[in-house]
Amino acid sequence: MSSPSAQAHRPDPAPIFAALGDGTRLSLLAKLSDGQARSIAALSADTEITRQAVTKHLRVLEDAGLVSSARVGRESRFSFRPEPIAEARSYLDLVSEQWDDALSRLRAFVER
Amino acid sequence: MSSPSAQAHRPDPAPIFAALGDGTRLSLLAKLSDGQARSIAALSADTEITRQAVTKHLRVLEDAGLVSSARVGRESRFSFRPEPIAEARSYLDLVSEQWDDALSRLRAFVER
DNA sequence: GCCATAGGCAACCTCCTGGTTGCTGATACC
DNA sequence: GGTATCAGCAACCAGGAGGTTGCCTATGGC
Repeated sequence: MSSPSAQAHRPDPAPIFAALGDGTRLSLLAKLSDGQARSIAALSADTEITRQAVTKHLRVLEDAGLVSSARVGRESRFSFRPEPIAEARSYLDLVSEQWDDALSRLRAFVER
Repeated sequence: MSSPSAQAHRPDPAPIFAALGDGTRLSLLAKLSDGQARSIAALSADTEITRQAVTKHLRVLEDAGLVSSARVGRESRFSFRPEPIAEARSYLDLVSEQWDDALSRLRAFVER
């Protein structure tokens, strides 16, 4: 296409982390990470908060790409999407790597 | 022994993700992950925002354990702390793992 | 056709967040 | 000792996040 970059290789990871930065959303993700798609009602069943609040959290997760939704009959089925998790992981790897390299250089400098 | 924390080794990862969920904080971390401790003034030098704003972000990072600060003379030197990164990574691994297991089970079920 | 259930929409509320400005105290420098 | 630099503190502000309630639409089951 006419898109300038050969590939949008590293989309800003901050929104993914932000989406993960809430306990309620983490537990929603934990439920969904078993591969089973679930309706909003099902996901709200054993929580303290209202269905509306759960819906909002699901929208946040969806905006971050962590879940996808599909309407099935009168239900909205949400399912887990692993890609952003991998992306977040690879960002953390990047940081750790930079840190490890810095340590190695420091050690090399001190020890020689 | 009968202490409720038979495994205190998994403190809620949400605050860590929350701290990572901001572009400004990510770039502060990126700078610090080279192992060099830096003063607030140094870290504010090439940003758009004020020193005060940077200070607030640093406090957030510190609360999440991602950086530590030490007063040296009139400076507050901040340095990177890798532990929470590892923690966040291991949480992501947990989720991915659960997902992979679910996929395997599904595949086994379909293919037999 | 009726009723129960699933869910979307909108308004509203409270508290937190990210940011600013202004001021003050402490340390370094010459 | 005077001045410039580093940083902490407090007040303030706008907007967003998380949550609620009320109401309305659509679908499914009988």
